[in-house]
Amino acid sequence: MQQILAQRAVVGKSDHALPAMPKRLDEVDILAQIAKVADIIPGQCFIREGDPAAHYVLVTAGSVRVFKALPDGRRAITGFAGPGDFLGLAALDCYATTAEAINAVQIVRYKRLDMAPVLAAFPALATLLLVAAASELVAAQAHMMLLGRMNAREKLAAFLMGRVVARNRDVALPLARIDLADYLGLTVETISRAFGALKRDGMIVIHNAASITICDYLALKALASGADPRLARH
Amino acid sequence: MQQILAQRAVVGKSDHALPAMPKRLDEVDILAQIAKVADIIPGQCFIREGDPAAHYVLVTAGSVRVFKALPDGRRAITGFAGPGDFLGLAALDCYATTAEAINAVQIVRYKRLDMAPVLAAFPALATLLLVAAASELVAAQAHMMLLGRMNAREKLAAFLMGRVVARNRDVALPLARIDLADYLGLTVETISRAFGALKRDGMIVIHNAASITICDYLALKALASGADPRLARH
DNA sequence: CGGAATATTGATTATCATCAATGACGGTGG
DNA sequence: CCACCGTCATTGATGATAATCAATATTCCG
Repeated sequence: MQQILAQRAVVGKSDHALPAMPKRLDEVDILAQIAKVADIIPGQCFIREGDPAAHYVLVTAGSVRVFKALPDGRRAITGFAGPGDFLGLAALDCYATTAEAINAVQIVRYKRLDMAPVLAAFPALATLLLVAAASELVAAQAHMMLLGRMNAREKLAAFLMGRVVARNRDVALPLARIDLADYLGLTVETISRAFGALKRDGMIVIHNAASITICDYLALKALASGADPRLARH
Repeated sequence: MQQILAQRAVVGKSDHALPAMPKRLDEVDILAQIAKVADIIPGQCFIREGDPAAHYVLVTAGSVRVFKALPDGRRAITGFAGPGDFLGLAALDCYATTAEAINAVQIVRYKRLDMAPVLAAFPALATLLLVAAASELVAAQAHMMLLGRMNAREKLAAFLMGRVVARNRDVALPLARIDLADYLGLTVETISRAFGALKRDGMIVIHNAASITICDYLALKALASGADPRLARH
């Protein structure tokens, strides 16, 4: 479904130079009309907390970090986004978060104001957005549990488990420690020490800062699921 | 809009005994058909984390606490709901949270499976659900910042500011300390001490466990918005 | 009034943050 | 190609905050 939207967006882009004289609007045309593709360079921020929420944004390439910041600089990363993820769902009048490109990113913007007729003409789109929002909510709630009730080791274990793809025990960590810290509500030093602890306990092997391997999958899973905080002690 | 839905639900209930032989379905009939009203007694849990997500639930009366729990009993309250709030949005296959009545609660259940034709027939409903989900997401993200990056005093100040209604500086706290603790990611003892600290600093007056008055609104607001963690110190 | 549940206060400990220093990595230029 | 420098990650020492354990006080209800 995301692919369809992205496709439309591309169509929209190539149509961009055509005369703005629509014959008859079907879903494709509507979507194309309100879509605009953009390339974002690494580090650039393309959604800003507090700005009027003018667009929905679909990420089509690259990785994005989504965060909130306090006036004194403290930062909380609320999530990461990649190809197929929607941004701007968490917005009423204004965006509630900032979105920043981690690497080279491509996005498609859909004007929010113009969405109403599209939702009417293309009901499946409403369901799609609703499912996307529901997914984000589920993730957010799991993350609240993590932030509020788990200790450093459990947080890291949960994060690592969440990054396991298909029984493969090699886990890639394509993000800086500071991002991981702001995501887990810790400091980089505590992240380092938690990695060290998991290593000492034989749960993981650390190849380098960006790559580890899970040794004791079950123990890590137990830790991550919060079986008992005492299991998480030194 | 919530009122409309609730109304339909009531209609649905009174139609419940009628022959299941629809002449022609308009929005009202559709909504009525899939709605079911229920009364929930205090303490009862009416949505259970992990159960198949069969319904959307609209709260029409009373207060609800929404939470996740870990196997060892740790609990994180992700939010509270009252009249007009939707529950069950944060669900894909299964509910991600448990919902429990704090006091006498009335709800209306809408079968999820039957929603697709309704969304098609009644596009405004899709927008309504999307806005509800967006609101929850915004709240969830603010809460992640609170849980991950604020200290006890700031958390409490933020909570109190969030409960201020219309310039009235008397704040009601119709919830137990344990619920407040599980909501803010603290213990009841720390909650007590944070209340004491705000009181000592002349920001609030504590009448009893369920009612306080804000004295220094600006200072409390500064604290709540995270101007500087050093302001939050002893 | 009495007893249970809830809230506060106190003493101590555990965890994580902070400050500081060292070590590893990556890119650049000689 | 390798030395150099800046950034990032790790490790160590210390301190602050919140958790835990324990005792007392208060509130809520029957």
